[in-house]
Amino acid sequence: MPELPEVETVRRGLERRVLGRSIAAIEILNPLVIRGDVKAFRRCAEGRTIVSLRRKGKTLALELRRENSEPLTFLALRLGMTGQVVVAPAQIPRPPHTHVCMALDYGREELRYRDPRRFGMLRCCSAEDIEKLFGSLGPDALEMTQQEFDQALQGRSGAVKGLLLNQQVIAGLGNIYADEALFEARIHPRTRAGAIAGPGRRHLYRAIRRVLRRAVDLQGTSFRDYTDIDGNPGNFEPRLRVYGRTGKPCRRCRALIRRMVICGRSSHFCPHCQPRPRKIAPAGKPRKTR
DNA sequence: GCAAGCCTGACC
DNA sequence: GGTCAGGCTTGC
Repeated sequence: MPELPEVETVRRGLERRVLGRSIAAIEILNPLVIRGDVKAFRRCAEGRTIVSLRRKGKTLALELRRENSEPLTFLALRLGMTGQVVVAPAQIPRPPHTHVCMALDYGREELRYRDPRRFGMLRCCSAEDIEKLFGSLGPDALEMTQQEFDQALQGRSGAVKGLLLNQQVIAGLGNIYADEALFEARIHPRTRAGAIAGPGRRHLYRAIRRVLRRAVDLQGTSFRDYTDIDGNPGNFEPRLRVYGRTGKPCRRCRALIRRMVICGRSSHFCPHCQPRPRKIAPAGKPRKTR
C-alpha cells in the first residue's frame, strides 16, 4: 500500500531512471485510470521531456517540457492501493492490469503504470492545476512543522486516527504508518484529536517523522504487493510493531495486539501501551462506561 | 468477505 | 464546517 515512504521511493527511482528522458509515445490500454479528457492527457505528455519529479504526500507529479516555449505541463499520479510504476525493457511482456505505457526515448524502455484495483489515477495538469491539486492537500507529513501539526489537532473532535488519514489535514500517512506512529507515541487511535495535550502532540509529531523517515530509509513496506520501479520490495515490514500483528504479542510489553475498526479503517494497537483515554465526566453527572 | 485510498454524500 | 459511513475494485 503506497503511502509517503513508498511514493518517495518511487519518486527517487524515477529521478534515477527517467529524469531527462523524453516520452516518445503513449499507449493507453485502459482509459479508466485517466482522469479528465484522454486525448488531452496524450497531448499533455507525448513528445515531452521529464524535467523534474515532485511529490506531496502520496501524490507524484512529473514535470514535462518541450524544447520550444510551450507552457509546462504536469503528469499527476496517485497510486491508490495497488498502483505500481515500473521502468521495464519494452520486450518484456506486460503483466496483467498494465493500463498505461510510455515509450522512453526511442522505445527500448517503457514507463508502465499497472494497477489491479484501479484506485489510483493519472491526470494531465497545467501549472495552475497542479498548484490547485497540491494546495488541496495539507502539509506533507515530513515537511510539516510542530506548529502546523498542533493547529491540525486543535479543536478537532474526531478520533485522531481519522485525522491522521485525512490528506487535507496532513498529506502522506495511510493506515500502516498512522497505526505505527500512534503506537510509537503510545496514543490510542480512538483518542479525540483535540484532547491530546502538549506533550502528547510533541510525541506524536516526532513519532510520525521518525516512523516515516525510517521507512523511507528502508524503501517502504511491501505488506501485500508494493514494489519500487525496479520491481524490488521494501524492507520496512519486519519493523512493523502493530500493523497486521493482531493477536501477536506487543514487542514492547507482550500484551496481545488488538484490531478495531475506527473511522471505517482497521486500526491495530497495543491495549497496554496505548490505553484508552479516560473520559472526563462533567461534574454531578454519572459517568458512562463502555 | 475482507483490505486499501479516496471520493461522495448524509448528518449534525 | 467537521465527521464518518458507503462504495468502488479484485486478489487473497
